[in-house]
Amino acid sequence: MSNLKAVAEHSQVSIATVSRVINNDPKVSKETMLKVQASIAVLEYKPNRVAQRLRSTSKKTKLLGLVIPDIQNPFFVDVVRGVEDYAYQNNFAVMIGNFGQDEKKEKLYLDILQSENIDGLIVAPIHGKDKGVENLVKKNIPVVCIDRGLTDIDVDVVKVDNEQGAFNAIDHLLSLGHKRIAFISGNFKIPTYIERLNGYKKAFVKHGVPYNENLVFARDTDYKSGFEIANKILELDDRPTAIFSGNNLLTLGALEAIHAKSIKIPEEISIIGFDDMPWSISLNPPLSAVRQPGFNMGRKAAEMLYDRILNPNSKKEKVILETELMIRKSTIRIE
Amino acid sequence: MSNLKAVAEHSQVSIATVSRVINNDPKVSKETMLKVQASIAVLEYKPNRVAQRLRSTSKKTKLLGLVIPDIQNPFFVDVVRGVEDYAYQNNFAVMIGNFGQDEKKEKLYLDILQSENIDGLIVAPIHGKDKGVENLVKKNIPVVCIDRGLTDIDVDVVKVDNEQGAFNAIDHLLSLGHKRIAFISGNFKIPTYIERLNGYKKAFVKHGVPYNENLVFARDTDYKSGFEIANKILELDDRPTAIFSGNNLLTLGALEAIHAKSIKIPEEISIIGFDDMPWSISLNPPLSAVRQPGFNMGRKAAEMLYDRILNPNSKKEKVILETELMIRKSTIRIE
DNA sequence: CTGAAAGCGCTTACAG
DNA sequence: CTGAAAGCGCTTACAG
Repeated sequence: MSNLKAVAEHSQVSIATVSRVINNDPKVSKETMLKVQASIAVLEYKPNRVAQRLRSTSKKTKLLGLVIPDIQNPFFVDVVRGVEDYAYQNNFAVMIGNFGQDEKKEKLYLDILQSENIDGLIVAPIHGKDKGVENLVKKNIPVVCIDRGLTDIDVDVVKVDNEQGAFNAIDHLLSLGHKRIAFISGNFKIPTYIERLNGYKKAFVKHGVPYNENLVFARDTDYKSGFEIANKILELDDRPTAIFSGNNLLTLGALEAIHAKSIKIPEEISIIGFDDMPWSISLNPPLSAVRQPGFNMGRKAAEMLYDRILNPNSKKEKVILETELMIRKSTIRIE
Repeated sequence: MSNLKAVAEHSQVSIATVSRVINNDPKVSKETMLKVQASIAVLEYKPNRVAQRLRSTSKKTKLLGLVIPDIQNPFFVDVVRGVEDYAYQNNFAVMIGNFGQDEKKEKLYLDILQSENIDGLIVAPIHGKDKGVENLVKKNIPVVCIDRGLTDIDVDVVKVDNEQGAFNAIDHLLSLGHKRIAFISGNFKIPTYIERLNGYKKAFVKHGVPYNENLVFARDTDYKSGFEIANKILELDDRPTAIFSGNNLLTLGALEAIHAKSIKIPEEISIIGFDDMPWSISLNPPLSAVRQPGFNMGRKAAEMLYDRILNPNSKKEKVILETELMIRKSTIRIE
């Protein structure tokens, strides 16, 4: 790889001048600029981003960190795509860490990204009291949280109206006559699931149906958890007539459990999921779901991070996006 | 962030010594080492990876590039997880670029990653004659190709036996009595799809059924393409009795098209996909598919890349993994 | 076993 | 408008 020095020699100027050309310093004379640009083209020179990052104090924002809980979840894939879309348009690079619900792994990625001198971080904290993320915020590293915020500290966050989304789903089910509605939730340490639980409860209040906490099951947020909890639910003496599953993977796991027992959806049990998927229509049966705008969430987070980098001291922002209830064929009226 | 200098002052040694401690240089005396380690702990010192990368000549392999065609495809998500799994265990960071089938975007990511001084690259080239990737190989940057190789140049590659996988799928269909079997393929510039086409043809030869090239449709590798091609197929005068779809996303798109027309699978049309998905059993109906070991492919590629970094001149390796035919409910015998 | 010094490839005051 | 020089945070011969 050619470097500044090679370009400088080729165009007979100092490396300082070449650097200025690269950085579009208006003080460089037109003539010099053209000469240097020609050399850059000839030598196929590309600035070394590592050296730039090490040296630069001005926020040129060349590298973003993105830390997510589970890349197997299509929702987070959408978020990644949204972040990446913005990054691509603005010539950032993105370094991704997927911690798979593992707190130690999250910590490691947070450390690595700091050591990589990222200009800012987009993260879905493993839980509401995530010390690792808190520390970054305290160190004044630009951070935007997605999907969930931090409970003890003020931070930029972009998420969805989880309470309303869950409310809509349960309201739909209760309107259809369901009363025993199981909730397969993720861990309640994650604020998202607390909010979804609140929406769940609120719907029961609205319909005057007593809320039964024995029907709320919270564990991990993965496929396996959905499968196993659904199995437990299906074996309950007084089997619920409907299931509300807390995320994509839980839904898919629950579906597998239901199908494995040859229980008919929606005739024998209704199910509605939080998170829609592009292929929901091709599931058996087409799945009713609460859709979250994952791509937009990612894009918005990247924008906010950019603002935060530019204005480190402006007021923190909370952006709440809307969900949309997609009614398909997995829920049915009962008597 | 504290730096070498701070640690050196704190423990009353030179920065060279601190550096040696960090790098486990055996020449450092036990006593000094302990003293320095204590300071590192007190100051919570973490080496700056950017400076290390800029300076270091020895291959400490701290940063891998990973460039994939489509992160929406669950197969590539598995690959990412595999790579990441190995990277995590070995304390690498991974910088991911998702080029979404866009050649310009792929080029940009390749440039960025080079500018980031990656120690090596794992990539699924956009097509067999990918000049960008070829250039990296020629520059002697360690590269491992996944899913598909390069046609004009010798390079490490780990992929699946595509021909055999496709053969197995079509052989299954032909054995079931199907003769008109449409193939929804990705672009034939991608070697993978050429190989799958070969397997497709071979099965016809084995069964003595004439191969009909009008039933082979190749375009993009995304959901939309699968949807649109399937629509075209379903409107054919002499409609095929079976569809073989070339990847996950094409399958999902085709399923949506079939369901939108309320055509019954498998009674009215059979379908089998290349690539399995964790939730295949929950599709309508449970999908028959050719399973590829995406996670293992990613892990193996990371391992091979590591070897390549250590031994830049050893012989290039081709690793061919096996596929597995998963027969579920989307294919049926016909007469 | 340890330190002083050079240097990786840049950027940026400072001087002219 | 341009150049010489310092320095970002490290590593690594070289010398002792």
